Amino acid sequence: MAETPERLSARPSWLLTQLAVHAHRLASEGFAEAGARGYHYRILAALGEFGPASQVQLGRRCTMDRSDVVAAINELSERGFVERAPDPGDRRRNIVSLTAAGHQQLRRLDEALDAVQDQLLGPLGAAERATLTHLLARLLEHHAR
Amino acid sequence: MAETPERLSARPSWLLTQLAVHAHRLASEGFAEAGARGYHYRILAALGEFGPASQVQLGRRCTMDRSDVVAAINELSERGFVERAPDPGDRRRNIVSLTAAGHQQLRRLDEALDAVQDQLLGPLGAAERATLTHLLARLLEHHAR
DNA sequence: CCTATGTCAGCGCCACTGATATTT
DNA sequence: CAAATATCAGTGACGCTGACATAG
Repeated sequence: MAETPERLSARPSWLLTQLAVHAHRLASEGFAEAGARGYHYRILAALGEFGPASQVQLGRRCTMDRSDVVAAINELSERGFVERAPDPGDRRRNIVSLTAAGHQQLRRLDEALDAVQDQLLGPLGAAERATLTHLLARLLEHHAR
Repeated sequence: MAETPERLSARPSWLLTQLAVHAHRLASEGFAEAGARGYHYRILAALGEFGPASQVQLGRRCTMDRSDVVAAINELSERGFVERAPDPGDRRRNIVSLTAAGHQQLRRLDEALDAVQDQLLGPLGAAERATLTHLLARLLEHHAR
């Protein structure tokens, strides 16, 4: 029935990527209702948590390439969720900040993600969820250097 | 330093997708040396494990869309790794099978993946790796219905 | 008639590269 | 001069949709 080759299904890397697909699909459904996608949420979350920032800073905080930050900011500012202002102290930089509508959008997307969490973790108990989260966090920290 | 917003970094879905990126990058490096990518490996692995199959079957086994199977098979057959023959019993179907070169390529990619495994699981001990794999497998099984 | 299979064209998202202009 | 920042154009991988012809 589930006839995935064992060469694949026994590998953590396979499990990881396949699960990431499900996670992405669940999140995308939530985001789509608000007309957003992952990149938008990352930017809004970083701005909401750390306040106004330059685009390079946002890229580092969101694990995004500079060029993708540009596009995401374009889209967010078109919809009035962020504002781009030149940095008077360093004219190479833009200072990106959340608008009121941006804060509201962030809250909406946060709720959408919360609603999805339970679906993603499905049958796992609280202790198992904590274990999984802890293991994943350790691995990610390791790979982020 | 690692200034990822907590809204993100505390979420299993974030950890999952970010780790999947690292897993994908590691695997891609291994595959690239053999001029292959993930889709090619999946097809070869399914053929190696279950023998010749139709393209729909391959799609189910590899979690791939039919149209993507078509493209992958095209590329694999151009390089002589698989052969496409009409099914005499059902002329809608093609029977796809591994060639000798295909078996060899599969072995190469398998070794590349094995070499990557340790890098991916990094600092985790054997017991932790087993726990992680088990939790991921349970989740994936749940989502695959 | 309806369904299954293979094929094709195209899209969206994410990650990345390379080049350029501007500023420091 | 070199380095950093923002921007733009383009590429590749993966997952998916819609349409079509052919065969069951």
